[in-house]
Amino acid sequence: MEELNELLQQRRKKLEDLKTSGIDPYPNKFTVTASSADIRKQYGHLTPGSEDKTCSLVVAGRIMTMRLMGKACFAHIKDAAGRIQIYVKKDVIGEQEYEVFKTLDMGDIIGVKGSVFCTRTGEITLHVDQVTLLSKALRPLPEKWHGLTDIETRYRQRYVDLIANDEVAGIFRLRSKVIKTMREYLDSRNFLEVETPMMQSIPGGAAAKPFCTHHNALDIDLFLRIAPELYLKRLIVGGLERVYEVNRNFRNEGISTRHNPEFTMIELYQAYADYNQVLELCREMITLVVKECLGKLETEYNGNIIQFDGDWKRLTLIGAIKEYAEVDFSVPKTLEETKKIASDLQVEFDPNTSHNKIISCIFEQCVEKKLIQPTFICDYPVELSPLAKNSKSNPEMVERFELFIGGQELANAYSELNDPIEQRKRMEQQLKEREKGDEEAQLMDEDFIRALEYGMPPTGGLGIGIDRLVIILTNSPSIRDVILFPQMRPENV
RNA sequence: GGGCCGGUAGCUCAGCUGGUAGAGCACUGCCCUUUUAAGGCAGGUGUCGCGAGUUCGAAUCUCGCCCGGCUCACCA
Repeated sequence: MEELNELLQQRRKKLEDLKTSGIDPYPNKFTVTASSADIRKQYGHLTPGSEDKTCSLVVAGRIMTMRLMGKACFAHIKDAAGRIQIYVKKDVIGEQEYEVFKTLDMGDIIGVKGSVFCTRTGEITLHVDQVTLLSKALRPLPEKWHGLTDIETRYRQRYVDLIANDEVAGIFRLRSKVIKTMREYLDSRNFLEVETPMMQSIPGGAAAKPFCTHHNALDIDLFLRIAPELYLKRLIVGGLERVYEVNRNFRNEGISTRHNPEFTMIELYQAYADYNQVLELCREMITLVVKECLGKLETEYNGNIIQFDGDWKRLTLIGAIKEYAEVDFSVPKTLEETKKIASDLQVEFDPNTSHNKIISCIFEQCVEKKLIQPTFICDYPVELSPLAKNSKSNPEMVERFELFIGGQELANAYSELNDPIEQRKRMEQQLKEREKGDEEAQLMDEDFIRALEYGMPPTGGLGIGIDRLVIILTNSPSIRDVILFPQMRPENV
């Protein structure tokens, strides 16, 4: 327990005084009949100076400001819907009640009953005839004018951030609406929402380092999932045909403005579809989300106006490199030539790596950040996509696309590999990569192969990074601004 | 993990060519019945992130550590 400073001691003293005078500072329940927004909306017609004495409404919220003027007081209280001004007069609520009211602090949560009037300056205000303390606050609120700006405190004590900075709740309401809209879209198209294991004995479905944990009763190591992909595809084998999961993924990697160790994706799989149909679904769903959440099809992100209407640009991986890095890989190159090109472009790469991986490095370092408007990049080398199906026209390539917006990868999709023998070969190849030192190469999952052996229909799959989509829609500088409790080093409280 | 920047009152910040800590808001007391960053008068704020060192003297200079931000690397 920390030593209490003067401000905290004062609040505790007030708490004791309230108890002594028979007032319960933490009552069990309170019946509210209106929200701040209800009142502002319902009585918005009142003209300055006029009052509707016939109504009697009950609102509850946190005291955010107080302007005490002797025998009367204006204050603002904040509820989930916003803020509303209240006006408390001694001769209306009674002398004793007013004495108690005067001792209340900013941050206390109160319930108030009264009628509605409009002040001289035109603000809809509740004319209070009864005040009930609902929760005594023992800590002072951040300053009313600057609010809470310290980034560390905002992330560590999100509750204070939400109290002090009104716009923060809006980001998380929007985030919720993004997911809700996606659910509605998919549900209406006969997708089934499912839940698959968070703890997996073989972490698969992505190239990433997992978190490890241990199950005591089974005495086995388990891994927090890096992706639900292999489980969702087992469900396609099982005949569910259209499934999706709003999924938390865990990756034991660096933390940055674009990376949190746990992050949210939506993954969906549609039987009898290929990546072209999934591309159309992806575009349609994101367009709907943007429209529902922003009310328009454009938004400013990081200094650029991003347009979501119309057709989205579609390039091949090689085509995009040609357009943005001005290197043409459509004519075959030797490994040495490729390395030379990468070096000339000042692209960093592992000197022992392959042709395709260097191409991928060139794309990531020279092209990705230039893809501001929604752009689909299609057709990736097999080597980089161990779970995707080969292109019929070019077996070296797979039917895969990634979506880029605002210079970031937002979605990844492919025609799912459903040939169990080919899948086994690919996983064996991944194991070799792993032996060569690639910690992120995928593992053999015998049960997944067995599932494919029962027969998986041709299937298109898609994953969309929810956090990144919300970053773009809210023009947030960091992923931590769109995750309520981003990962931080523990503090000593 | 590397580089750069930061941590001073509850909050937002100033003080940093070394001389023993300040403002606004918040808080306490008094006045004030349509204010809205309400106003007026009076008052107390503190391990200056932590620990060493240099010095007569350190918030200030040096070193180490902790926490955070940005950025690079890894990645979605």
